[in-house]
Amino acid sequence: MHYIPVMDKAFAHLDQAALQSGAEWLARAGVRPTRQRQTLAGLLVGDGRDRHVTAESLFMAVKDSGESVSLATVYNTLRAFRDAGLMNEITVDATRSYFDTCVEEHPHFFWEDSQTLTDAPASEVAFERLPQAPEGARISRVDVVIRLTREQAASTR
Amino acid sequence: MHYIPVMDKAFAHLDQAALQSGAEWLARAGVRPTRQRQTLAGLLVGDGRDRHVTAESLFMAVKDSGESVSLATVYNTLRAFRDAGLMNEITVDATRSYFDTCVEEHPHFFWEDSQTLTDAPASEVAFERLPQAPEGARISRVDVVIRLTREQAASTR
DNA sequence: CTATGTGCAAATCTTTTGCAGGCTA
DNA sequence: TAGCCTGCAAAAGATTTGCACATAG
Repeated sequence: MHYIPVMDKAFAHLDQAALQSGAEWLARAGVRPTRQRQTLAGLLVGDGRDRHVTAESLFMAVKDSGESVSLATVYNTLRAFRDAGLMNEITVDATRSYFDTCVEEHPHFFWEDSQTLTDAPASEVAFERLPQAPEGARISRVDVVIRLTREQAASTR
Repeated sequence: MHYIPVMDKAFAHLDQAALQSGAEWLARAGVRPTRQRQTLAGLLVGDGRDRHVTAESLFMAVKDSGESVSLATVYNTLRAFRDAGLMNEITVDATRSYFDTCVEEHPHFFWEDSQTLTDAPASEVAFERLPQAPEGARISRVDVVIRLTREQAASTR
């Protein structure tokens, strides 16, 4: 069995305001605003907060909101948003990709017990030094994932 | 189509010496030395060098060496080695896990063009600061992946 | 009107698993 | 011998794709 993690429990309500800010988000990136994309955008940035989702978690949020977008479209759309620079893709687990609406380079906490991803305060991470990019290459990004284990599970296991 | 990356081109030759050092590697971790595990261990650490593999790349190396280990067993064995502390698992791409025979915490370069993973010099990475683990949690590991883009592809694309 | 986007179902790929038989300690 | 391993084939998941239809600009 495979547990689907709840990424960010409180998704934006899909009201007018949410759709509006979602639409602006799309417009800013020059992404064509279809009904599906506006729905997804509204859920993702409707309340101005950044959000971490997997295709599956976003798909479920769509259903909860009463809207309808196919799973394949959710996948395609997340890729489109990533390609448009609207989202970041983070991989922590070989079987799932996480997408973050915050596109600035910043570290993440990965909670091993719940398999969820949250932001780590960017200001708290600083490199004293980083290696030079090897000859002929250039650093495109530095991913930092801080894996967390819950202390003292104290339960049956 | 899906290109299978060649991880570390020169695998150890599976000679007596390689099998020997592989066997010691297993013994040190208290892992039962079956024929398959010795074959894999010999390929992984037979020449004393650390190595990055995916299940698929290691499976092919086994075939090249003339030995035979099933793919399912390669997967199981990599997990067993990881659980025994003999290897590290690194995930960079949502569709593949990389295993590293070097178990010390150290940064990696991920070459986006060839989808390969190499070590970054650990001495070249240092954190000036890291966030405190949130209340009730403890940092189990910090993964640093430095993504590299080849400069000036200057080719047909 | 035309290029893009969407939905569906099917295809791909990677990884895991159930089970019967094998092998180490 | 007993328990852990293996191989095989099949299952399980995640993601992508082909194609016919819909729709934004």
